[in-house]
Amino acid sequence: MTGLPKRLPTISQVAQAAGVSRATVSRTFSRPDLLKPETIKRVHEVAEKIGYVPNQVARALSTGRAGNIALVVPDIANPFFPPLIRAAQARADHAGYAVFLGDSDEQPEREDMLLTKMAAQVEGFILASPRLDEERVRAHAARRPLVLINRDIEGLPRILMDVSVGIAAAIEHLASLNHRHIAYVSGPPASWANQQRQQAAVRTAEKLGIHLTTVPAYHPNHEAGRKAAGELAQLPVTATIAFDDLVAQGIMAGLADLGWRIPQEMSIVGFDDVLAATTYPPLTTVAAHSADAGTQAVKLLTEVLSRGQIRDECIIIPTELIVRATTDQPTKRPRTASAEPRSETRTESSQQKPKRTGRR
Amino acid sequence: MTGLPKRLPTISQVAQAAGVSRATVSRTFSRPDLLKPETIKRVHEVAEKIGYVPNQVARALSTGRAGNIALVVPDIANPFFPPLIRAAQARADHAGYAVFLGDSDEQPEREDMLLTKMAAQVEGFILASPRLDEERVRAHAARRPLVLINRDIEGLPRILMDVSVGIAAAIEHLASLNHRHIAYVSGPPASWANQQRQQAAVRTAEKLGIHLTTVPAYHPNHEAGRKAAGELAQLPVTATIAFDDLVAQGIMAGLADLGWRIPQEMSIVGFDDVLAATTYPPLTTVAAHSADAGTQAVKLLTEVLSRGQIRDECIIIPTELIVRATTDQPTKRPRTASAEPRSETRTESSQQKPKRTGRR
DNA sequence: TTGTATGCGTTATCAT
DNA sequence: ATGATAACGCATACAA
Repeated sequence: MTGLPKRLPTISQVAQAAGVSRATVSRTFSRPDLLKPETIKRVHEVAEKIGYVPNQVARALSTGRAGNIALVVPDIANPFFPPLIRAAQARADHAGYAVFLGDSDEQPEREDMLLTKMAAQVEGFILASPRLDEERVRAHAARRPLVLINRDIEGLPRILMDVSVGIAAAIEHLASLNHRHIAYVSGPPASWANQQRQQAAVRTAEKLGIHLTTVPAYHPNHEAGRKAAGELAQLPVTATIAFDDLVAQGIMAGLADLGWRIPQEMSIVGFDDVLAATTYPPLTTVAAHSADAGTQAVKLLTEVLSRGQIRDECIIIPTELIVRATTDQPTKRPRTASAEPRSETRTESSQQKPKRTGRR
Repeated sequence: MTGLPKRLPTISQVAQAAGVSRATVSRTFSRPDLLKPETIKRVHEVAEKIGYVPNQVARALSTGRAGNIALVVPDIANPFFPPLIRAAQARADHAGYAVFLGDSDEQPEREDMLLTKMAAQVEGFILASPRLDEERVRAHAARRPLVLINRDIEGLPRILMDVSVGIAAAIEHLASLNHRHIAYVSGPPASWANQQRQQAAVRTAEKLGIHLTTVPAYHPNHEAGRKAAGELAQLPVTATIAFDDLVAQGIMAGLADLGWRIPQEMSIVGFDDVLAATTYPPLTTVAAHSADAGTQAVKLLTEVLSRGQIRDECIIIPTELIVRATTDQPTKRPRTASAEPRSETRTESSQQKPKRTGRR
């Protein structure tokens, strides 16, 4: 039971103890090139002894530069984000910035609150998959330079995934396996990313003459996928494209609970490629390279920060289909309801060797 | 191509536009109870129009209270942490604090740097599984109230996992299945958590007369586990306890690559219970309830902050064994090297029904 | 109920 | 090479 650390040691205390002016102490930590080596040494010694470190808050107030950038994500526990965050941190570090991370818990209000509170403490924002309406995003962008990830708002610098290529490849892949009835299990309806993926799916399906049904999952996680599985089982579809890997994994678990075999009775395609090594069977999915998105976002933001100019720039990150083991030819007569007896005339599906396109 | 947002609107601009003093504007946002409702309304309108929000930096400098707490973790991408982080955020929110998250990338120096830089911007620290040496942790604790998770330093408030109970249960479970030779695949040697788990394993094994071998994995991730699998395969052991679920999963993948079947040829126990639903077969593991740790840490810190007193408090979070499908009786003659022919006299292991102790 | 004046810890501008 | 001093934007004690 001891008292609280009272107050942080200040520049004045160091100055006094070292017998120099406050300006000299300040210079020791910000512009040592202006000082005599022995002075620097003395100040450092005293500072060390007292436990002084430059106060970032005061520094920020004085200079207007906080040395931080904000990164706001909707859900840290979604495995799409950690690689993105790590990559962003690494790149920010490299540019001398610290990253303040905020988790909005998928709530627009929390996102708004976080950005408001952070405005003065950071020099710029990176908003990953923001749930906020466009107007408010623009309001925040008016305060600080802002880079978007996974959201397309004209006039703002943004990092987008080229969803259509990956989704098209996925549906073509399924079509080539003879699937004609496919379901898309959607993510949050308000999510821009979901709208993109859904649209791309609808468009490609139309072009290929494939029947596409949409099933809502609302929340992009395992549990929502699991619930969607029940609905899927009632549908006359032989393949499912999920909003993301988590939903896909949930669907696999849900169908497994119902006794379905994957891919024999249902082919599954995920999105993001964040669970590759961890599902069973290994998941066929569209890789989105989230780490690249993090790197590019920070790069773009720091450029804006140092150049003092905002370009209406849009960086597109390609997506690619990675075929693993959850997609194969459908059985002849798809089960339409769990009560229906199994088809006796199931084709021996030619075992497709899991092959990977792309890297690592 | 547009210019940068110049400067954040200040209290003075609002005051002028609203025809009141700066103090009145300040009170509008901090102590509205002192003001006439119509004044508040007018100021709010003007502030809204101008885009003014209170500057947290100036506020912090003036009051000494930043309204933030720091949470530093060694690796966001390790699934042990996201639940902890989310829980911490929720609880902090509840107490009116924002959380600044830092990822130290397992590097003590980065940890040190982050804490130093954040010192003035936060009112307290939460250090999860810190890699920093005790002396430097104490130095930071001298600046700001600090709560530790997964590290036992006397005199500092800390949240610990009662590792021994869970590990003991795991080894007893294996012993009851007739395992006599067990391996412990360790995590980072410098990690306090690893030392705890290893010690607990050694102690329990001794008590039960079981032979325990330690295999190093160095880094707590899938890849390290995968590498360790090669070494494990050379050892005359029938069961393995891994530092955490990630390492366990890596081991499973590595052994699968060598053609081993789990649990028949090797029983595996993980730690943390963060991959439960995602491994195949489902992983027997020791649940550590990381979210609880996050909640408790913030609770403890906010108590310290409001009470102004540091108690040398230590909160113990229980761990429990969750038996799933990666543990079973060993085959009679364990494979000692991959080249050795398979035993023909393998007992038909009585299929153990996966059963769960504990919740959810 | 509102205004005035001062300080928070630092950097930056002038001096010396 | 170093010192003195005025901002930076806000909260607050004190006055009115």
